[in-house]
Amino acid sequence: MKDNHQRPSVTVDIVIFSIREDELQVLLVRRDIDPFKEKWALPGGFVKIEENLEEAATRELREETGVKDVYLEQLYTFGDVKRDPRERVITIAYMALINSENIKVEGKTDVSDARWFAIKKLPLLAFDHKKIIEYSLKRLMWKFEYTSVAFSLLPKEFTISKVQKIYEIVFDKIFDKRNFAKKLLSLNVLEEKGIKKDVSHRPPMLYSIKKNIPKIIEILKV
Amino acid sequence: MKDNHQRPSVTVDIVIFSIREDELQVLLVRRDIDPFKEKWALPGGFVKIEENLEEAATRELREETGVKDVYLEQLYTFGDVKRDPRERVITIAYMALINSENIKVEGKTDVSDARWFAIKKLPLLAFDHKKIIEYSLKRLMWKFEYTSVAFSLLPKEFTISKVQKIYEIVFDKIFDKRNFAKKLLSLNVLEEKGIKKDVSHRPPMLYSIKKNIPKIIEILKV
DNA sequence: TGAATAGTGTCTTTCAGACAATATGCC
DNA sequence: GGCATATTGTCTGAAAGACACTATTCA
Repeated sequence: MKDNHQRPSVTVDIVIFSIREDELQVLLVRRDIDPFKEKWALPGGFVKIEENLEEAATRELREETGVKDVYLEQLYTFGDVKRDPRERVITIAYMALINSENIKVEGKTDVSDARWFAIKKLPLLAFDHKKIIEYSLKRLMWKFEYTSVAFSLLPKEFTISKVQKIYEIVFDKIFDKRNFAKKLLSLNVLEEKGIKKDVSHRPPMLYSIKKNIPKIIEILKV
Repeated sequence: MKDNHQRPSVTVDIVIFSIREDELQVLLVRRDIDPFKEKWALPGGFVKIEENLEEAATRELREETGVKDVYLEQLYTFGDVKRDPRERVITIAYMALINSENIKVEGKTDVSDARWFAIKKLPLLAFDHKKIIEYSLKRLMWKFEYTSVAFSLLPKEFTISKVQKIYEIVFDKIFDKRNFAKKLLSLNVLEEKGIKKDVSHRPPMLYSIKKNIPKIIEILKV
């Protein structure tokens, strides 16, 4: 290999989704340096020379949210020459799905400020991060239709109506309760975990997802 | 941005698919330098510092095959620390689909040797290129199920049985002629282009694909 | 018993998939 | 007429989607 080529910088950026306040939200950090100082941006940073890409993404995720063991998926690599005004930066975008109940510390970040934003009310974003989030939302919906990633947004035990709720949030659409439950249960990926207590109405069945279910399960066609 | 980070090299590698001799084939080049000298590898090369990723992929594709205006899609980025024994190299893999009839010159390459290989009879491959090809085959099948990319492997005008043929090759499976035609025509993405001549049997209808058809059309569930 | 949510069944329509006979053009 | 491939329709079973009533717990 000839060594006379200029090397770009390489970063990872992570679109961290969670369901909070009955909305689909994304975690953003406020930049404290130029360019785009004071603007909001995706959490991310340089890939270290001795670090795999997924390790870099996992590290950034932990630094921002303190969570581990979350769903993490490589999305797409954005590398337009002018996407960073300073120098050539290629970024590998990842998507993470976390159940907000798992987040211990919200401000556990070295960046000045971190906040959750509803996907429908994003602030002005640095770089091409708007494009990255739009892309990741498409991917998220696709994944909701064809896989079981939705359960990554829920705690270990959940009710059917909680599952339906996050589908309705992600697709911004109401589903029929009977058809939804029929479809979900027919997939044979859930197991009963007993009745939920402490509710002032008919108590629902709790479910958890079985181990080792196939990746593609075609939950919902929308 | 601090400038004290080490930069990896970044390349693009392209999985170029075509249907040839009733097989799904991939174009490979033989390496004439170490490491993996004499081994076969995916066509690819460094991303230039002033070149977008897709431009780099397009350029490499043209250098190897002489074709332009082909289907090109970014697949996935492979960046394991040890995937290149010399130094850190992150590669952005692309998939290209070409209709072999369009290839003008096969040996139009600066690499010592380029050859088509059946996907089922691949030689020993350099780096992690076997993994990349396996990944791209999965993506290709996925795309065949849910989109109209299959037509990128065909000339402008084609018969229904040619379409069925490439589906059978890609999925390595025989489909029922009546059901296939029924499904394909019901999608309403084809237009008739007249009757093919010069065949010594009942002449088939030629079709072309309409402009501006939606990306997701769910051609075949396999 | 009223409020709140859980849980459940039927009917209709659509579509995938199994299956084979006839049509056309060339020799 | 024989050969080669093109073209086409029906039936069945499964699943999607429309639709509403009963059940359970607590206050």
